[in-house]
Amino acid sequence: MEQKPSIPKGTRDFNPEQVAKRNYIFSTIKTCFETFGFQPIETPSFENSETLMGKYGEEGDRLIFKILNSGDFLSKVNNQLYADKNSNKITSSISEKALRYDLTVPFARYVVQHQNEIEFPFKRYQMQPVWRADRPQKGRFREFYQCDADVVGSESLWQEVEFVQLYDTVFDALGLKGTTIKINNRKILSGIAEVIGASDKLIDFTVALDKLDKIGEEKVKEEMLGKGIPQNGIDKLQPLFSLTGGFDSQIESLKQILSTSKEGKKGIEELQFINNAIQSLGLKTSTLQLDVTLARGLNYYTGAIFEVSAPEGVKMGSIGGGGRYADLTGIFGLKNVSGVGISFGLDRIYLVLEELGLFPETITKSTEVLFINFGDKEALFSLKAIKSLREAGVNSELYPDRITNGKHMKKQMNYANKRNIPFVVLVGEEEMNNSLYTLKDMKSGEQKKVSLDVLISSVK
RNA sequence: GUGGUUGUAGCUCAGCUGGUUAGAGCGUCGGUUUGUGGUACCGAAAGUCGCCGGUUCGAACCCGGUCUUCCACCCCA
Repeated sequence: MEQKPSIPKGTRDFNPEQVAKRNYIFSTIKTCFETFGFQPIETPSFENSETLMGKYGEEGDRLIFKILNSGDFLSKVNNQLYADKNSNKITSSISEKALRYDLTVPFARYVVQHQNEIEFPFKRYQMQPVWRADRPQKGRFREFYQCDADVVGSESLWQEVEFVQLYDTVFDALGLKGTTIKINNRKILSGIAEVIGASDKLIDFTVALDKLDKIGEEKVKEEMLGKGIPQNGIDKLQPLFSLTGGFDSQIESLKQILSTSKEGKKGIEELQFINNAIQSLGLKTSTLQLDVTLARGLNYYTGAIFEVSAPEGVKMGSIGGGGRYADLTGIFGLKNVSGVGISFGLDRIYLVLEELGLFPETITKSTEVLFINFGDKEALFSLKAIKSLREAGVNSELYPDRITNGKHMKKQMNYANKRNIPFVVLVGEEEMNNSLYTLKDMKSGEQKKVSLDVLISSVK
């Protein structure tokens, strides 16, 4: 029975051109990572569930792809749980593995597990797919690649400074100008929550604040009130809503708001340190912007928080994110190892580069010379020439099927044409007898009979 | 998880209020051109109308379900 093939929701096939373009992004990022001193590691596509569960908040747990146990998985399920039909509780007994949700948590696991082999501070990068059981939409897939660079084992703020530079370097190398690197600090958010008497509602508070540019001041206040944040606290936020201007003037306003919060003041100090360094070092094409409403990845970040948005005019969610996590390895039993890292969203960067027409033309080139196949004798003769061409570093191939009854020449020429192969070589009986090759330039249509040496030098 | 949206030939899409053999362009294949591609002309093949069920004398069209696409919310790369 024939059935129409399909792939799961939120996944994609990539054709040769798309793969070439993706590889271009991969290799650009990889080169930048390595110039900054990062080394690659890889981790499995799936982890033990307990490694991942509970690290990304309640929402995150829901979006983790769980892998069903093999064998008779129902036999282990507690009868009571089964009768209750409680999906959450049953999940842990029928699924012990899950697809990785990001690269940061598996990395933390890796660090703890290999702590004795690692030389700290450890700078690693990782470019692998991650999976989320999300509903697809623009720039959002269920399988996508992240490119992460992290440093663990150092509390130095110079790392944050370097990561800002790394973002700038990568986007510059990709020709993507005008990205905004937004920065905030978890300590500032905690400080504000403390000042307004909502320390226990930090997450509700930041989630609401994060929506400021989307739903506006009034709606944000409504949401905060609805979450049980006291009115007099919200009133204290007033200077926050009117926070405008450059980095320095925003810092001044924050100093006023956070004058009574020790943690908040620490956050301000850190931001200032990073900003001062960046101002002094300069950025190529990106802009560093303080955004107090930035509240992403709250689950394990403790210091700086980064998010990168595409150049103005491109409608796309963030194309990168990251931050400082003081104790991510602590949950796996290794205390006092601070980490900081950033991530690039490959698939979204692809969409942005495509939309702005920033992919270089040269990256899709494949075969340079195609030999027409006139028959077995000619093919063997051609393959000798092809061998020399390949040794000279020229991508060459022989058309596999031979011309029969003098037909199919057209088909072979057409093949070269469709694949944008710039040169075609014809070797028939006449050429073989004279050890010559008819070289045709597909662009100009011109052709000439040449020796092997001339052939190689003409196409090189 | 919530709300909306989409699905007809390989691709992009027509198909009027349900009514014979479901169309076009592009592409594919063949020919004009048995050692020459891109252009032109001629011709051909190709569709379980996403899937399952229902209403009807009759369904691509109406109804229900399901999968898929895209979008917004939630959240996030």
